[in-house]
Amino acid sequence: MAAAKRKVGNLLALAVLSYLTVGPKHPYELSRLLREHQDDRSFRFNHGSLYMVIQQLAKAGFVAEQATMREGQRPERTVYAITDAGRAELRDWLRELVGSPDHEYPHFVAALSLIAALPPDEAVALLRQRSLRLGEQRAEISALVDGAAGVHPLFLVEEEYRIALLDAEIAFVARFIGQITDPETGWGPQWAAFHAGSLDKGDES
Amino acid sequence: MAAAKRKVGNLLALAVLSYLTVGPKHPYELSRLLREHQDDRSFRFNHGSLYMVIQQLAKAGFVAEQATMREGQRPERTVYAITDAGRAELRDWLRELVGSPDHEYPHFVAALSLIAALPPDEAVALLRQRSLRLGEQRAEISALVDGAAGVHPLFLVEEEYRIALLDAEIAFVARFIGQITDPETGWGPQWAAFHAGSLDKGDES
DNA sequence: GACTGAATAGTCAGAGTCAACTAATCTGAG
DNA sequence: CTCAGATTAGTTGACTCTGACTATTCAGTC
Repeated sequence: MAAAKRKVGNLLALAVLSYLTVGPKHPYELSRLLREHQDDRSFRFNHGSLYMVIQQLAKAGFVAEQATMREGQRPERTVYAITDAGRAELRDWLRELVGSPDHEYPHFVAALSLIAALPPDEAVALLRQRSLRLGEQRAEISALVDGAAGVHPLFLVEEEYRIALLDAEIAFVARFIGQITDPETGWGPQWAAFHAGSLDKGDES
Repeated sequence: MAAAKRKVGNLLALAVLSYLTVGPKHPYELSRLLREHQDDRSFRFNHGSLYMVIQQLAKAGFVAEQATMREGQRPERTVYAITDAGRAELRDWLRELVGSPDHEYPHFVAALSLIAALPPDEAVALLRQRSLRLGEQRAEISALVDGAAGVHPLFLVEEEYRIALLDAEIAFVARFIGQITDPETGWGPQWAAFHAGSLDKGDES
């Protein structure tokens, strides 16, 4: 529907286009910038795919090879500049990403959909462990945000978002543990029954 | 660290193993079950990769070819059964997924990290649009959950989780819009300035 | 002035993913 | 009876991704 397929699908390409709006760069410089600004927290980044993505962008006409210079006896450094089509793609893509949430597949959703395959007491133990880890992640991000005094909060908004999601997940996990263990309305016994019997989702009696 | 690399990485394999604990099945039956139970909401599923994943599982020794039968003149249907190694893998993988959250890359995180590249008023318009869409998604899931009366809530827990995340995101977006537009502490003007000037993340004065 | 480790710069094979295609069989309308 | 369309069942090929590998240069140090 809304999401026409992009010529270059990898989100890393979006980051590349964004850095190139500032000025032409060669691949390694992009790599360094991405690492320095810790964009690897937001974009799936590995050195290899960067070159791939730049090639794809070039083929699609979103960036253009500007010059091939050689400094000392180092390998050639090809400098790329963003094109008008590239600027258009950047804006359009960003608009789509911000304006239209799309269905994603977090690992925990998959895990939850099959969690009945574990015995209930083990599930509870693991959920408690998850909760601790989530708390640690939250603390790490907080530290990171606090450590970046002087940076305008606009440039940390993605970390605030992560924190919001983490808080929601922590709360959810706590509620879920409650539902399993609460002796009043507890699911524990029924769960154990499911577990002993068939693992079918019970759409027939 | 904790996450030793799985022989079969695709989460679809986890769903397959789970269905095979109930009994041996042939690929197409798995495909039908996955669709019927709407597991395509939790697992990235397309017909083609299913056959791939089953081959990988067979190579890794997690499932074994049980029989190759032929009914009428239809193509062969190879029936697969889970092995002991497969059952172990299923439990171990599930434990890891539940107990250890891992760093993921939601599209919106990427979008937020670059959102300063849009003019602030456009960003606000898009965020409002997102908020509406998120509300629609939430309503859809609610309807789906309500429509599934009779199914034990344990089997809908992944949808409850989605709702929790959606609510958190809706709240976050509202706060963010507030920060941009609030004339008291509003970021709007500064944003516009950033936008006019360099798009550098401002790590130096 | 030669050695070591880190940084620079890029390539590549293997594995994985996805959409499109083939091809048979079943179902029901006319 | 026969034809269209849905369903069943699986294959293929183009594209993408990732981790590992190569090779040069620079900074420090003994």
